Amino acid sequence: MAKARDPAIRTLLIERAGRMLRTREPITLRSLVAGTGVSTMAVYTYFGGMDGVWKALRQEGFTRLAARLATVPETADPVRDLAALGAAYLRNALDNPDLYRAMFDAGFDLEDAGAADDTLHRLVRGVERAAEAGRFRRDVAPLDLAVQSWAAGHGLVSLVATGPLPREALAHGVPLLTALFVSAGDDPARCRRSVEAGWADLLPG
Amino acid sequence: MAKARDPAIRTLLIERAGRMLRTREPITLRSLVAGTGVSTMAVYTYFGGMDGVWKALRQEGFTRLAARLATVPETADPVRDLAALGAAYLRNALDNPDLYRAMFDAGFDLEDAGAADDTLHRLVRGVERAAEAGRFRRDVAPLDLAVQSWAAGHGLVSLVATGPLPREALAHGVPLLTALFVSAGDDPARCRRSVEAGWADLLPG
DNA sequence: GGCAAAGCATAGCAATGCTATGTATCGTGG
DNA sequence: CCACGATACATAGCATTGCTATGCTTTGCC
Repeated sequence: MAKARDPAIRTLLIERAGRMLRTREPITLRSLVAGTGVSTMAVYTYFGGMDGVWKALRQEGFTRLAARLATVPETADPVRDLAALGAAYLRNALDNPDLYRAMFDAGFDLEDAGAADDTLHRLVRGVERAAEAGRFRRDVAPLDLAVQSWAAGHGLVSLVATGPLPREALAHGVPLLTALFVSAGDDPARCRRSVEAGWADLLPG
Repeated sequence: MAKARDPAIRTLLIERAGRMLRTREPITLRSLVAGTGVSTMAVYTYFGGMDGVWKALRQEGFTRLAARLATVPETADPVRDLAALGAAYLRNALDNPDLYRAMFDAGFDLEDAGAADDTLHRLVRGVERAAEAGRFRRDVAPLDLAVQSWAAGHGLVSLVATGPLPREALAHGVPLLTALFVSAGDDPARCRRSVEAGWADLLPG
């Protein structure tokens, strides 16, 4: 009953936009379609305008973040894994700084909330694992501790990636997370070792 | 030897830009000077372009933040004062959300670092006061704890102001700061009371 | 008092996102 | 099988953006 739209065009434009974001080329309506053979109208057909492109980029960013967090293994030390989740979060933000800015700084849409929830859920699961392993007190609400860890990590990486703090300031993440996990009941010395282990591969770079 | 420029025009434009930012009107070259009688060229004479206007707005934001932090009194409970500094920081960000975004999300210039340093310095002083009062261990570096508190507060208010967290999530600031200050050596129960006292007037609103 | 340097006003430029209009193309109902 | 209608697509154009070029005006020093 009508001309069908080609899904390949949509993914092509999203991937191209992601590449341009990484290359720090300005993403404009015309520069996005330049050289691809598709016309400017395709952006309106498939995304409804440039806002739709940015929204798609945000979802792409959350997908990539979720994939990154999924690579964090579950070891015998759940607090270490929790710290590793935080480290993966920071590394993802530092590897895709402009995408990270697009995700949080630009207009955060309500439709993005679902994708952000996935991120949070992984943290909640990590806290629950640590609680089940007896590392945290029984009365700590996993969601609360997860939100607090998220806020701490997000603030740190924001101040480093697009703010005034130098990259070495990332090291503050260790005492930050340690303080949080200790406040949840973990043994201070043991917690410190766990967090440092989870952050081991982030700090040198 | 030349026509002198009128400083009043500069402050007029800055104040007008600040008003437009609060009113959420888009700040464009032409909308900024519309109705003021000054021509578009004045923006280039006094700011060198729109980038200069945004830079001036950032400095204005830091000035306002510093003024806000200066209103926090120094009581007999330095940990309470420290928490009150954090509360004032958050309240300032929530009262001027767009200005706050302009300060951190947009291109943070190296010239803004000085203004940001002032903010940090106030935190450092607060930590030093608490340390001198014996609330913190001797071996805590005031700068480190200040940076960590800053990151936690910044992350929390960012996720609330322009992110996915609801406003009630601000309450997480209390356990966050408490965890940090306890990790610095403060007594847990006493610290909790101090932080809650410092945040008292932030949480209801 | 005249001259040079700077402020200022107007007009115009390229680039932006978006829309209007016409054409091509596909899926479906008869 | 084919014609119709809906939708994708292409081109051109619009208003707006930041910025610059070009004169004109004003101001202050020799």
